[in-house]
Amino acid sequence: MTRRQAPSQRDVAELAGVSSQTVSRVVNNRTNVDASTRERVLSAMHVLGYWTNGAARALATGQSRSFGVISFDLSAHGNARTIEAIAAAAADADYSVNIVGISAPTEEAVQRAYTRLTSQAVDGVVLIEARILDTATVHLPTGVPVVIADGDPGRSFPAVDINQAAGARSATRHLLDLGHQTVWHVAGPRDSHAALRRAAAWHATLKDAGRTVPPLLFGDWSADSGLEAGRSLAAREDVTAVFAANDHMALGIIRALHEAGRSVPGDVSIVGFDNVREASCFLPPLTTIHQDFEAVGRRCVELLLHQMAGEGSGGPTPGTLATIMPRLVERASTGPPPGP
Amino acid sequence: MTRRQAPSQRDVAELAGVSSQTVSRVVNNRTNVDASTRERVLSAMHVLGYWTNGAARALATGQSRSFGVISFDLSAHGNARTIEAIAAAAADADYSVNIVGISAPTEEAVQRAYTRLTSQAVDGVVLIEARILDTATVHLPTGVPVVIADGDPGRSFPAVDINQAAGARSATRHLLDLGHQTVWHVAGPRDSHAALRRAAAWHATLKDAGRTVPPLLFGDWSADSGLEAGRSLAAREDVTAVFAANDHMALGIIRALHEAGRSVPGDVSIVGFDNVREASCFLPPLTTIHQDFEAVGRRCVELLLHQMAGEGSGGPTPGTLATIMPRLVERASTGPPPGP
DNA sequence: TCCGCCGGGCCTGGGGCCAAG
DNA sequence: TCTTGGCCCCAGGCCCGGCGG
Repeated sequence: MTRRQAPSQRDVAELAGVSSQTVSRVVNNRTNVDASTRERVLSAMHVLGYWTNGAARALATGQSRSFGVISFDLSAHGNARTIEAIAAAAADADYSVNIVGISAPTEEAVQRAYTRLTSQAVDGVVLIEARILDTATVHLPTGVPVVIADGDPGRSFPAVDINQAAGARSATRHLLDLGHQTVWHVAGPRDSHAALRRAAAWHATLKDAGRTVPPLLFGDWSADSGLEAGRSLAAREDVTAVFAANDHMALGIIRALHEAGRSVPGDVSIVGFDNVREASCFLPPLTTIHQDFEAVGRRCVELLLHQMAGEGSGGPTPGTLATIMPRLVERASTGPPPGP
Repeated sequence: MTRRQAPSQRDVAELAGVSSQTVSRVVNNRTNVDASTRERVLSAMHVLGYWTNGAARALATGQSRSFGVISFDLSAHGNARTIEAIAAAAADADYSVNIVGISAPTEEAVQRAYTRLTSQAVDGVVLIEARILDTATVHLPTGVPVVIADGDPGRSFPAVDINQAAGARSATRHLLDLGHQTVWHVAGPRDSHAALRRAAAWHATLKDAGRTVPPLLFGDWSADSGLEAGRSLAAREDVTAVFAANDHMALGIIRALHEAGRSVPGDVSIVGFDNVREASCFLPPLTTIHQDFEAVGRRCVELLLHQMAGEGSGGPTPGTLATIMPRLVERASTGPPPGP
C-alpha cells in the first residue's frame, strides 16, 4: 500500500466548500464562525481524518507546546519520579515533554542536549542537574526559559530545590536525640550536588552538637556500594548510628551489618534518604527522609509557565527559588544505642 | 530587556553576503559549497548565535527526528529502565524522545496520547502497553510507524516482547527442582499483560509436572501488596515455595514471612521477577528472573528505524516480533523444602 | 454605521529543483 | 564540473479588507 499523505487544512477546506482560513478558525475554536459552517468543517475533518500538523503550527506561532527535560540517569529513582511528575503537570497544561539523557557530567554534554532540544523547538527546558558539571557555570544559549531542579540553587536560573540540608539535619538530629554519641555517614558520589549538601549538613549538625565527626564514607547510590561501606562500618565496634545518603545504600549497609552479626536497630541504627516506596518493607522497615518528587515536578513546570507568561511584561523571577521541604518518617530501623 | 528574536538563515545569509540557500547547504553539510564560502557562513552563524529552527525543518522535510513514547506509570521500575534505553538508542540515531504518560488504561487515553504525539509531529511511536486496554484493539490512526513493547504480541503492530512465559516457567521449575511439592504464586494486577502471562506460565508448568495448583493471589506490584499477600501465605503451614511476579512484592512477602517467624529460605523459598538492581542486597539476597530492559529499548528503536526505512519500498515487517529472553539468577532466597 | 462571518494575501524558517555563472 | 542563487512548496496563522444584514 502506498503511504497515505496526511490531509491539510486546504483539503478540508475544499471538501467543506470554505476557505482554509475558516478551517483554521474552527481548528482553533474561534467564535467568529457560523454554527452550520463549523459543522460542515468538522465533518469534513472527520471524513478526511485530518489532524493538525504540529510542525507547521509551531513554525507559524513560534510555540511548540512542548518542554525539554535534560537529566542524567533517567532510571534513577528520584529522577524517574521527578520526570513522571513533570510529564503529568505538563500534560495538564497541554504540553508534552521531550526527554534527553546525558551520559557524562560535562558541560559539553549538557550543551549538546540543550542543542538537541532547541532544535526540537521546545518552549522551555528543565535541567535536572543532579551531577556537578566540569565547569563552574553552564552557559546556556539564551532565548528559552530554563528551570533547574535538584542542582546548584546558586545559579542565575530559577530553581526548584529540595532542602537537602534540612533533611540531612533532621536525620542526624533524630539519631542524636535517640542518645547516640555520634553518627556515621555514607555519602553519595562526590560529583553529586545532593550528596555533597547532605554530607555538609550532617557535618554541621554534628559540629553544632559538639560531637566528634567520624570519617566520611562515599558510595555511588547503589545498594552494592552501600554493602561495601557497610562492611567497613561493621568492622568497627564503636559505630552505633549511620545516616545513609539514600535508601538503597541503607539497604546494602543493613545487609553488611546483618552478615557481621550486628542487629538493626539493636546494635546500630540506620536512617536513609528518599523514602523509596518499598522502604516500609525492608527488614527492618526503614526510617528515612521523605522527598516529595511530585512537588518538584509540578513546581518546575509552574516556574516554566510563569517565565513564559512574564516574558516581555517586565518579567519577574530571574532567580526564583522554590524550596520543597523533606520530612523524617520514622520506622523501625532506628532506636537508642545498645546499653554498655 | 526585550526578547531576542532567534536569527534565521536569512540573517546569516545577509551577514555572510550569500544566499540563504547556501546557508542551508552549509547547515546540512553539503559538499557543494566552496571552502571559503563555508567558512564565511560558519563564522556568520557563530557571530549571530544562529541555531536551526526545528519546526521549520520538520515542516519542510516531513521529519522531526523525534520519537514518541506512550507509557503508564513512568516511574515503575521496568518502564523507567525501558524508557531510558529507548532514549539512549534514539539519541545514538540522532533522535529525541517525546514522553507522554497515561493515567487510565483506556483506549481513549491512548488515543489522546497518540493525538498529542502526532500533533508534535513525531516520526514514530513506541507504546509500552503494560496494561490491558478496555477495548480489544487499539485503533491507531495510520501514517506513523508504531512499535509495541511489553504488550500483547498478538497485535498487528511490530512488537518487542520479553518472553514472560519462559521466565515464569524457569522460576517455577527452579523451585520444583529444588524438591518443593508445589509453588504458590503472587501475581501482578489483573489488567497487566505481563502479570497474566507470568501467571499462566506458572499454572501450566505446575500442571505439566502433575502438581496441584494452589489458589492464585493477586497484588499490584507494590511491596505493600506483597506484604499483604505474604501475610495470608504465612498463615498456612503448607507453603514452602512462592514465586512472586516482581521483586518488590517478593520483598513484602519476605517481610511478612519474617514477621510470622518463618525463615527464608529455611522454611519457605522465594523467587522474584525483574532483578531490580538492589535485589542482591535483600535479606536474604533474592533469587529472581533477570529482564534485559536495555535490550527491549534498543530493539524498539531498531524496529522503528526499520519500518521507516522499509516504507514505500514494499516495506517488510508488518507483524515482526522481537523476543528477549529473561534468565534466572540464583541467589540465597531459595533452597530445598524443610525436612519433615 | 456597525457587526458578524468569511476569504485573500502575506508571513513563519528551511529545503528541493533547476538554471545560470 | 562545481558553486551559487531564484523560485516555489511545506501547513498554518494573522491582518485586513469585503460583503451582507
